[in-house]
Amino acid sequence: MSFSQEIINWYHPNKRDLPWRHTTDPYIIWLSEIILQQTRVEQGLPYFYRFVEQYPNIATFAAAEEGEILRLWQGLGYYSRARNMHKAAKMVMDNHDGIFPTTYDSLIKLNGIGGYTAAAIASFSANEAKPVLDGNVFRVLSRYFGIEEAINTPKGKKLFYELALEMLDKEQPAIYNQSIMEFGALQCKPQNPDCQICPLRTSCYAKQTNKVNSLPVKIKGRISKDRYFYYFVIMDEKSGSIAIRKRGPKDIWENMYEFPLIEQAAPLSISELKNTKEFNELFGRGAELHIISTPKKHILSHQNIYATFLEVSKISKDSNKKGEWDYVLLKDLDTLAKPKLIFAFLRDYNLQ
DNA sequence: AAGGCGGGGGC
DNA sequence: GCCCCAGCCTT
Repeated sequence: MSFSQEIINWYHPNKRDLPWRHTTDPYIIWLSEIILQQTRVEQGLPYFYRFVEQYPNIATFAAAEEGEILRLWQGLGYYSRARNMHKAAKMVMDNHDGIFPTTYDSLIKLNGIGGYTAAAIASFSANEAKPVLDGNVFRVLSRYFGIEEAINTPKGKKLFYELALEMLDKEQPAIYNQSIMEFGALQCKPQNPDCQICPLRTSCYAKQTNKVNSLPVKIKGRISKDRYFYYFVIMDEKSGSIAIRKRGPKDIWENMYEFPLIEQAAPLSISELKNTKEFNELFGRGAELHIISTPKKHILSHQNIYATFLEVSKISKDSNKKGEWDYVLLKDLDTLAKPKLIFAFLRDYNLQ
């Protein structure tokens, strides 16, 4: 039996019952695919339900505010996905009369939809014969066929795409694409796959040559950078407000909310912090500082953030001349999209 | 071609 | 600590 037929035969009795597999609505499939980019099914599932509930169709999604979408995305990470979805939704309303496209060539023009997602939506919603190429497919193909070319180089991607296209079952692309991804997720797992029960074990190159643990080949990632964030919690007791700022572009957490901060490339003591030019410009010489929490390490895939939260009081009257922050009512804080580091702090210290 | 972008989970 | 996860965008 062919590789493709084996994969499909494995799928039917082993597949998970996932909600986006019960529809061919390209909008719903789009929601699920964007949510699942670089995200495990278990992590994305609750978000999928919330988004379908809140925005049952493309029109409601496009009509929402970006901040509201970001707030619903809060905690899921890679927030450019949420911002790009909003742009894509508006493009569907403006350029496609509100009808979500189902062809690969139309889909790939939308913000946040690349080669994988366009192939996924086109095949799942309209059975277009385009192969999906995600982490699962790279792994399955490299192991089964013994491809030692690195998967994260342009040369490797081209090679794997050609193989993926060759293996695609053109008569049933939707089922085949689902099958190979599910096979990668459940059977041909990254670590400790149970090859003893694999239906492809006798013809798998990696299994037969004992290379399961060395395939696929991937060029190593970069080292993480350390960043030191000193967050200032500034309460206005009279109004029940707290100081908040919105993060800008070209850095993490774009358009999300946090406290006013001073960032350093190396750790500082509290007295050193008070003597920085930045502190003086923000709050004036007379301001007082009290530590709320010792440095908390927040790990992202490419940087380590050491965040210290400090209470500031007795700030000078003419502080915030540059408009570094705004005051928001504590009761309204929940409606703003905040990174995990911030909303976890608010929760832990009962400020929300 | 390479770097940037979250957060969680497995080992 | 390192790797991976239904990747995409920018430079």
